[in-house]
Amino acid sequence: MRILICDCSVDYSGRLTAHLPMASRVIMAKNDGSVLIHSDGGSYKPLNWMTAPCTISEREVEADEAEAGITQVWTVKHTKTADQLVIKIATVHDDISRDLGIDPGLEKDGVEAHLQELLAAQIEILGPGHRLVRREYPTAIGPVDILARNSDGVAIAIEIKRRGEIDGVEQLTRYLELLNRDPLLAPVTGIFAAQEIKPQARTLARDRGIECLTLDYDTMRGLDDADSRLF
Amino acid sequence: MRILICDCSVDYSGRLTAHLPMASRVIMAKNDGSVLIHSDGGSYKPLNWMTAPCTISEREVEADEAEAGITQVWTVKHTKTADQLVIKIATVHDDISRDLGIDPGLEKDGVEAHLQELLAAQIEILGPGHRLVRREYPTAIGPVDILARNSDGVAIAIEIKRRGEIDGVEQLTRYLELLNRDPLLAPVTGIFAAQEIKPQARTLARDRGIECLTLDYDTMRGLDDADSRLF
DNA sequence: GGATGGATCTCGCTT
DNA sequence: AAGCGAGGTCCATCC
Repeated sequence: MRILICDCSVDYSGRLTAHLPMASRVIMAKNDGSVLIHSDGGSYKPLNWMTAPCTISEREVEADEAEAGITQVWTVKHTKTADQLVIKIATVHDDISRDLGIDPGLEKDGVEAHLQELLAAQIEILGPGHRLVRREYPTAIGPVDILARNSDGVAIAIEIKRRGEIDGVEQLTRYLELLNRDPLLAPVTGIFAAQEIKPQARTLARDRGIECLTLDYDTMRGLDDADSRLF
Repeated sequence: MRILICDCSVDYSGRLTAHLPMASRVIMAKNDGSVLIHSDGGSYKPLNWMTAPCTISEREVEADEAEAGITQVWTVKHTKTADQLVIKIATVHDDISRDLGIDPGLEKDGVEAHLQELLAAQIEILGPGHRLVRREYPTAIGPVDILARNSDGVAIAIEIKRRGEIDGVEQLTRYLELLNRDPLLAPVTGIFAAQEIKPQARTLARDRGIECLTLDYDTMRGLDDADSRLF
């Protein structure tokens, strides 16, 4: 890892072209070759960057560039595409290099995949007698998160989201349309399940006869732990 | 802007929970309060972060933490949500602060809008006798990218994407439904045009009687250049 | 390796 | 303020 705080201008060309005029910025060059250019605001997205694998080379400063105060010119080229970053550096305020080693990585908990696991394992949340047919039930336009049947044997397609918005209802509607063409399944009803369901999504779901279910992640995880403890 | 290179562990809780075990990392604290934690690999996305507006506070190091070598504990709290980041810092390798000022910003020049211009100019790509009615043809739910008529005078609504996915087909479907209510236009057929069309989107389009058209950006640009050169 | 859909998405525009 | 569309999206997962 090398970090430069410096005045620089940047030109990117590749999928689009973009230009950053000369200003004070942070250049972060990672061990894998990737380069990030950050300003003192904005979110985690850099102003400009190059993803690995790529190579950094330095070329001679031309006469007119030197006159403009430029002391270094870096060219960062992506190894596989034509993407390219040209960084022209004037004053360097700081320049530090340090080996950080390999990161042990991020441990996540509470994303959509986890909700799906939990609901599949606790399918009776939907009511007594419900049973799981399968997770990721395939259709021509992609898998439905969960297919289940209620105590009367009626098929239920469940779409799970962390945050339930209108797109999710549209998605479930498409699945239901397709699944209902299958005489072995029809009639299929739908359940839209999420930790939080936006009012618009709820309205659209109701309009289409789709039931909404709010999932309490902490409770579900608690039940799961309790189940585990029984064995 | 303050940059720390240090050994630290991080815990995020908010929309999900995530944990980073103790390791060497870069902590970037921006002027707007946002905090980024980077490792020496990966892409431009930090391992963990907090977006502005947020506040950073430091609390006392507890006895057991001190024993584990921790020298500072930062709590970064989002101002509007319950999102929170706890950073426990052990050894500090570098600690630099510098005011970068406000960035003049990025100047972009995209490819996406260009596709619409090119197709409008080369509408006969659709077949001989096709003519443009107009780009950005207005409807109650937003403008259709292109409205054209074929050699028989039949109206054609065209939705253009750089990458054609299922959402785009949905969008075009909504436009077609509305346009077909207009007796001066109906029947309106649809064309889904993109540089690349995903199989699922293609399937859904076919199912709805929408034609798919793959656009070759380089060829179209070449034709455009050739056209320009004629004048 | 390609395809697919989530994301603490971010970002910008429109209503 | 909220919704919608796009992104140099990135990214894991599944086939």
